[in-house]
Amino acid sequence: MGKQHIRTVWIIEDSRGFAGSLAELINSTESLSCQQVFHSCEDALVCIERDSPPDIILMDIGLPGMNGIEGIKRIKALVPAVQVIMLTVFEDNENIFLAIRAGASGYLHKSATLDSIIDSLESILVGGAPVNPNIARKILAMFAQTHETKTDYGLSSREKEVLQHLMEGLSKKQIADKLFVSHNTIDTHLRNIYTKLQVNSRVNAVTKALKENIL
Amino acid sequence: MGKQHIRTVWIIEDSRGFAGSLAELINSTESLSCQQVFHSCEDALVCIERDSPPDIILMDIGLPGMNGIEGIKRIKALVPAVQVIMLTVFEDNENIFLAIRAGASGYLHKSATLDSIIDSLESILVGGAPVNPNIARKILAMFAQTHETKTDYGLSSREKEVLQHLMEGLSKKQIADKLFVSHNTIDTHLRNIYTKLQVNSRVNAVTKALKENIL
DNA sequence: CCCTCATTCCCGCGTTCGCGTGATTTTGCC
DNA sequence: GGCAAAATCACGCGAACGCGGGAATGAGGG
Repeated sequence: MGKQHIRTVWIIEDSRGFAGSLAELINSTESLSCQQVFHSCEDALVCIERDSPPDIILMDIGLPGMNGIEGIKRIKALVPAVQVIMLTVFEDNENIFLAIRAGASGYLHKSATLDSIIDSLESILVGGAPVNPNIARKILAMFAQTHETKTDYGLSSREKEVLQHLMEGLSKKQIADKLFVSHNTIDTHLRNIYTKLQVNSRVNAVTKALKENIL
Repeated sequence: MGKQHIRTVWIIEDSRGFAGSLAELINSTESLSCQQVFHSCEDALVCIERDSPPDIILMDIGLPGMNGIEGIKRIKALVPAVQVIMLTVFEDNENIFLAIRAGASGYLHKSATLDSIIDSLESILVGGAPVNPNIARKILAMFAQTHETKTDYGLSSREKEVLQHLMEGLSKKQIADKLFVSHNTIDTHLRNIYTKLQVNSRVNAVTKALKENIL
């Protein structure tokens, strides 16, 4: 078998002891190489433009100076291909949420064993997203919540169709033309929709439809 | 040490061989007990009302008859406390999405080793959500997408305020009264908002604001 | 000092909307 | 075959809206 391509890893972590042992372990792994350890995002950002960027970055969220969330945004803006794994002691929804939106590919708790962190690095190289189960639970909960249960207001299929076009911003006349009916018909549908959704304006109907995911 | 409380597991899986070896392994695990194996959701739903429900259900998505997505909805409706882990060969976004929204607490691929499934069962009991890394990747991507980067359209603070009230469904006059200005002023603000958001109607402005999370 | 930008206000025209009230046809179901 | 629900169409009124103009004010920066 030919030797595998060696993947490069950077660590951004202010605890020198933790960063050091992590780097050591990575370098003792055949397919991985940790060439750089930074103790702040600012340092890493300087290097990432000058040197060739790594494949993976392990980053702490609670860093002095620029925090990890802001750091990941900047790094991803410069090098979108880099995979960033967040290492954190925080498990609050806000941080998880922000990190994911900023483009994190993984989210591990600092209590993770060094071995499991190595596993995560390998997992990310094959298209996975290593996520601590407790954190995954929160992500699932957030996901289920933001796309929460759509209440059924008993809209007929035709009414849903009208509502759909309403959300696209079409006027009564435009909807009428699309559905090959008269504008009076659309008017009636609209009023029935208003009644069923218990609203009294176009905007209210649309906001309700969007927020409660009525399609 | 006192003996740990034994957690009960049900399996809903049409492949009898797979279900059997899984059940065997679960029963050979000290803290777990698999008492029931079903080959369809319908069967399980009958039992869940009659017998005492389990702590965890391992469920296939691709079942004959009622599929797993519908199954999880019904089960959660009857027994919200039960934790459901999806076992699937599907990795498409639609199924993942639906399962999460239906209340799944975990999402594993069928290629997972039996041992790792046991690990997952234990993980779920301590508040985790075992998710296959590849699937986790898709979830993260979906999450990042649905809550995508809010573009800044350069709205002034006053305009944001007007937009906010717009989303509440207030009329120009009503907004004017709330902000102690004339309706003409609101009119101007609206037109400026339309220009900045590149829309030409109330509804379009509101949908854009909601979808892109402008607050 | 001037220029820009945000904010405020005003007028008018034509269109659309919300809503009340009516009717007819089509569809599905018992 | 009959009945209820859904879908279709119609008229009219008053209000709100989109959009085109124009203009005054004040705060902040080059």
